Amino acid sequence: MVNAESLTRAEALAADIESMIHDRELGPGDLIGTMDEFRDQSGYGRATISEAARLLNDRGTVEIRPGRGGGLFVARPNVIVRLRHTLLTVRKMPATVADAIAVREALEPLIAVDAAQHRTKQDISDLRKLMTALKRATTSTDRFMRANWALHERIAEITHNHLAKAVYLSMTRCITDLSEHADPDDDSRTEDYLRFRVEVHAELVEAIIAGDVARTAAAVDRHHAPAQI
Amino acid sequence: MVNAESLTRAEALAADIESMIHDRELGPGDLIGTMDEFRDQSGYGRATISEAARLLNDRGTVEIRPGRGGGLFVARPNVIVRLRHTLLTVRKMPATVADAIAVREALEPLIAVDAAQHRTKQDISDLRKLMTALKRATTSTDRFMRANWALHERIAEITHNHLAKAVYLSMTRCITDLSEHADPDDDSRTEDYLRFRVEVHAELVEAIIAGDVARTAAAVDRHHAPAQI
DNA sequence: ACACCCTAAACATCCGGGTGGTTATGTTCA
DNA sequence: TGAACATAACCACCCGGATGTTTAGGGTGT
Repeated sequence: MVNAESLTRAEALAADIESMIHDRELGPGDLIGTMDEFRDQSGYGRATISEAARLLNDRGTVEIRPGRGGGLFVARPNVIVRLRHTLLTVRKMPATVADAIAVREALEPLIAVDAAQHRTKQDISDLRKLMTALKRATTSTDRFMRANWALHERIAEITHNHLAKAVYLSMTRCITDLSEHADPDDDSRTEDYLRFRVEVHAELVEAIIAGDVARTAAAVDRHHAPAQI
Repeated sequence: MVNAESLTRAEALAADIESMIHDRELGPGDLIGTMDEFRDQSGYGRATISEAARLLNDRGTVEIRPGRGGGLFVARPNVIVRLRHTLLTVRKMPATVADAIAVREALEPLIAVDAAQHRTKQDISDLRKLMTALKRATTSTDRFMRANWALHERIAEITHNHLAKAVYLSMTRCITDLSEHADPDDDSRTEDYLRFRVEVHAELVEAIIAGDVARTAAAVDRHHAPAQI
């Protein structure tokens, strides 16, 4: 029982349970014990045991099953839960919008190519609608931006890579949320420029609809070359 | 007070507090109220209020400050916390290791190019050491893999994009954790193949050390072309 | 003025006692 | 036999009280 100082009882108990899993060489799906058992063994209160269980559940190491024969079981590993836990250790870092934009752009080819491979009839129909909306939105930078985000989000919805989708959508949400504050109408985006952006997106959407992977990749390249978004 | 059915009191209270923030048009850093105030207003117990506060804190919408003059404050948006929350909504999805590998590869160019731009003397020294270790590790697939992961993690340590680093490192951790189970010694990787991989990595590391962005990007391309890792 | 201590306000953690819901295992009756 | 019902073993959620810890602000002495 490791139990260092400056750890809450729940955290200590969680650590103990984790080492128990290791010591007893338990695999996914195996029963570790019931909460009442841990309560008797540790002498802690109900809430403390419950907190430890919650911690381990959040970490993705344990699965809690109610009902008779229930209890704490070793969870089968889940990539997303692990990612959540890992991000917890870096949440204090000062991430900027620029960082988010960089990550988003890095994921763009993956998202677009996946979309070209998996698009359904419904996807195609939706993309056409969003594309015509984008064409009509060249009157104002603000409208154009919103239509643009909507299009990109819809493209991201297509992919079967749920992990990539989650990260990508998080990035776009962050960027929109954080940049709507500082927006002193950058008038360098003329109507001509917006029309050019529309063409770039039109080609991207057509490539996705055609299901042409190489063409989609090329369109993404063109999409990124001149400016952001 | 929205308070739909099938919501716990803590969740309902959290929703109420969120709409309070919106209604009162509070900005980051503004005080929402103290837990005791919410306790008096809602009539709920301490644990319930505390749970609601924990929920909002996890979501990144609220910051909890102890001490006199403390209480619940509107948090300043943090990209990583948002990402955590978004991932919560997708945690049930059957994400696979393949998804994680795809995301990792998509981020690879960003990470490598950033490394080429920001590497310090210490970074260069470490990379050289890890590279010689990798050259010596061609005797066994297992040793090679570990040396390879160590090298890639060290490269990722260089970047100033904390967000990209966090996601990238999460991916590699997930991949290593999940693939160590199923590892029936793929002997298709001959020593010759490993030596080829070493060359690819050597070029990548040299490009980063040289600080040559174009060369680094090209090396990453070569790195991805033949197989994973 | 300035440094020091003291105190009140607020959260953090914990406890044990409830109530209710969920699930598997009987158990009974047609 | 088999389907409906009862029960026991679980967890989920809630409460209010108790005891720390942390923080800001005020007071006090040189």
